[in-house]
Amino acid sequence: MLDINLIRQNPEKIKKGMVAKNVSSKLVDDFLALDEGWRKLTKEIDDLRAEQKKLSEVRKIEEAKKNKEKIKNAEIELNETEKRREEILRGLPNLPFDDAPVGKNESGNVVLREIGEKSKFGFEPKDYLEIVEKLDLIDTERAAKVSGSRFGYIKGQLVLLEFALVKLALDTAVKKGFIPIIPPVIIKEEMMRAMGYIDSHKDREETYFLEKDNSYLVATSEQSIGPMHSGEIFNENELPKRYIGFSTCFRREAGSYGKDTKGILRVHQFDKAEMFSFCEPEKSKEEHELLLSIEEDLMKLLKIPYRVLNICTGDLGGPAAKKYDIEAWLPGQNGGKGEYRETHSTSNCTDFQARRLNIKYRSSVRGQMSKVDFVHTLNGTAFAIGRMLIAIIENCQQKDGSILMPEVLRGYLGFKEIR
RNA sequence: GGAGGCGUGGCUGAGCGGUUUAAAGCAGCAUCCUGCUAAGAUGUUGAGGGAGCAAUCCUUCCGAAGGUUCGAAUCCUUCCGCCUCCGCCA
Repeated sequence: MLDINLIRQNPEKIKKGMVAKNVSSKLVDDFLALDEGWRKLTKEIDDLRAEQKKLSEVRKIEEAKKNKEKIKNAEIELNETEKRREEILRGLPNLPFDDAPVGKNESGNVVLREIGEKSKFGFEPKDYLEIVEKLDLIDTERAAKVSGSRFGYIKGQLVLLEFALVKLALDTAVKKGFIPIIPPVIIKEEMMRAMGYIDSHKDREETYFLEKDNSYLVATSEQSIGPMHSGEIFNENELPKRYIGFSTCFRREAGSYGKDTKGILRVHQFDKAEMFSFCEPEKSKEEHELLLSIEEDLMKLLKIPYRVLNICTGDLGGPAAKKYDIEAWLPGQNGGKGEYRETHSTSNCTDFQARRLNIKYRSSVRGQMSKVDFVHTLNGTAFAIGRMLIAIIENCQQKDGSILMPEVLRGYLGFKEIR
């Protein structure tokens, strides 16, 4: 949710941001008109209520009865206005930062750097699907029989690889002060809404909804970790509050028919280690860079080539002011020519989520009044397991069809190759 | 799933239809006192919205949303959360 005062004070700036995010600037005008009406009505009702109190104190019951009717009518009008005002406000996405490149869609994303040397295989690298089939590591056929398309059984040593990756992510983040956490994967509608993920019907179709419980399955643990501290006020010295969560993620992938239909690149269910930070507003840019640097460190530890993208305004999504994606190099894709595919993403959501979740912090400057303000929230992938498995399989494949495990994982694994 | 109980400020806790603009205590902060510390004294300490150049004023908030009433923390309805006992269960 955007800051109402900011919209009032600087509508042109907001409009510019909305347009960059592919949202009509007319909504801002609509909001301002409704807001003005709302303020008028609020004043009216405040005065009527003050009157009502006075009448009530001196037991002027008849007059109070009449006054009560006036209040009721005004309240009906206020509620109407408030509802429409809220609706528009909730629909407005977060403002992008100035250093998010302006662009309509993913073609506007900017490559910041490419890191790591793409392996020279000395043979034509295979698609991971071909490799896992020979080694019997993933079974999507039986998963389709049991669960439908876009599911998979992960088997054998690949399972151990998953847990090794999780352990590496946890250890790395814990060293930086992140608190490990396993969050609930079912969350209430209001929390999903507050995180900025179900504003439109389209969004709702992307998520699994449990009708009986009026709850959602999380698409990322961010949705469950963010609301943890809703309604709370942090002390300054508790920030930054950093979590590294591990959970299964559920996505309906309703809008991606026909895309990546084979294998486990795009599935309804996968596990993910996810970082989440609550921090002071002035420090969120720095925090964002920290999250990105941890993501990059993890990729470097595994020695997987990747590139970093600065996501453009049109591709940011609602809550983010700025977003970096990491795309891992997958040498077996594209018929052995290789391609980059997204494995990580980190967003600075500034106070957009905190505002709806009502998460604040108190800074106590000595001798001065303590200030209470919204925190900033950020999230970043540590490892999205399915896609990391793919990245490791394709980058570490050997001529004989075996997979040589990254050195950093061998201590966790107890073996050095899958064959 | 069955039965009962409970949600009040940073915390503890009174209030259960009208001086509650929420008592009291604790903790916090500021100042004073003191050689230092402790103790003590005094004052102060929430959030949202609106009006005003401002001092300030009005209003909302006692788990949430509705309702009853001239008047609700207090009564009613629904929901959410927590606790106790029973049942079931990894």
